[in-house]
Amino acid sequence: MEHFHDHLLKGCLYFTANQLARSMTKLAEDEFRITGLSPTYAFLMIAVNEKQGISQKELGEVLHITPSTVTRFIEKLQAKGLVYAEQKGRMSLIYSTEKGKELQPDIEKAWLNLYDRYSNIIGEQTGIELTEQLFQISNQLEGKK
Amino acid sequence: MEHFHDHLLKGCLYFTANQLARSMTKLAEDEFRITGLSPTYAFLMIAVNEKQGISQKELGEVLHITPSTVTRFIEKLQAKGLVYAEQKGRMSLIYSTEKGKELQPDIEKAWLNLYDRYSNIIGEQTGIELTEQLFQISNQLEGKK
DNA sequence: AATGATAATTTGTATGCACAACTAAAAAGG
DNA sequence: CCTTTTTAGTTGTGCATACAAATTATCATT
Repeated sequence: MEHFHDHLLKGCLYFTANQLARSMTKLAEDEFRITGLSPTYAFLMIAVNEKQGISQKELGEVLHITPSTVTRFIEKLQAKGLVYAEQKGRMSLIYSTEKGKELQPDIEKAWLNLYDRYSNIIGEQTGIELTEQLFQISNQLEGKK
Repeated sequence: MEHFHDHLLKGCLYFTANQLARSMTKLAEDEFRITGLSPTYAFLMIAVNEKQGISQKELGEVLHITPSTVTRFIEKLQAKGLVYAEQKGRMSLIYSTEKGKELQPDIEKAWLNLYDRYSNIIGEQTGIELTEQLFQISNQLEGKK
């Protein structure tokens, strides 16, 4: 027998979106463990490794996190000796250290492992399409085009 | 020009799933504000209102949150006078108070408003299908079925 | 009944974010 | 140039959640 709350939950995009995010986060944390970083930090490293001197604002835009979160993340990565900042006027430009650069292959490896892992479960094509769709939909929800 | 990190992010289900969850959470928090609760608490109330004396374990299963989180949520709802617990052996059975029951219509209203809001943006049919798909996929990812 | 295993909950602690208020720097307008 | 506005970043704080370890209660076996 199915209850009201089952309908309500299964039928609620807020709920299912969060559920998916939590399962994916678990997988991702698991795979990124080899890098010593949690996934979002790893993505941040990728962005910095690719664009030395990237501003925090840009980082926030790329990763879709708020400025304050960027500040906090950079602090931690700095403490781990993976990045450093150079003040340029009111901007803070972020560069990766040697140690940070050396991490890149591991990060890419972890990313691939994660990709394979969920692709194996849900099917690669499904994964690709879903990813694309979620990207678009969350942009729509945020009023971007 | 598109960078490596753009590909990587747009092409990563971990990333897009979290992004979607964050946008949806923002909408949901906004709509559920009228209830004085944040969305997950509101869902918890729904579950308790429907099944008086539900166990915490069951609540966790329904809402897909861990036991410790259930404990914490119940504490807060208790502090607000919306639920109370009765110890039955090693279980803690949860009931809603009068005040908790009175909240139900507001919660349902909020839920409907949320539904309408995202349906308007992404299309009702899209929303329904996506919700269903996310539900299935996160279950797959968690190895259920 | 005593003993060990299992199950439900709690507690301590930590993490990933967000928002609001603040500071400092730069740009714009007179 | 000086004042106002805008922009980039920081800080304080708070919330939703998780995990691991501890607790308590039941169950199963001897």
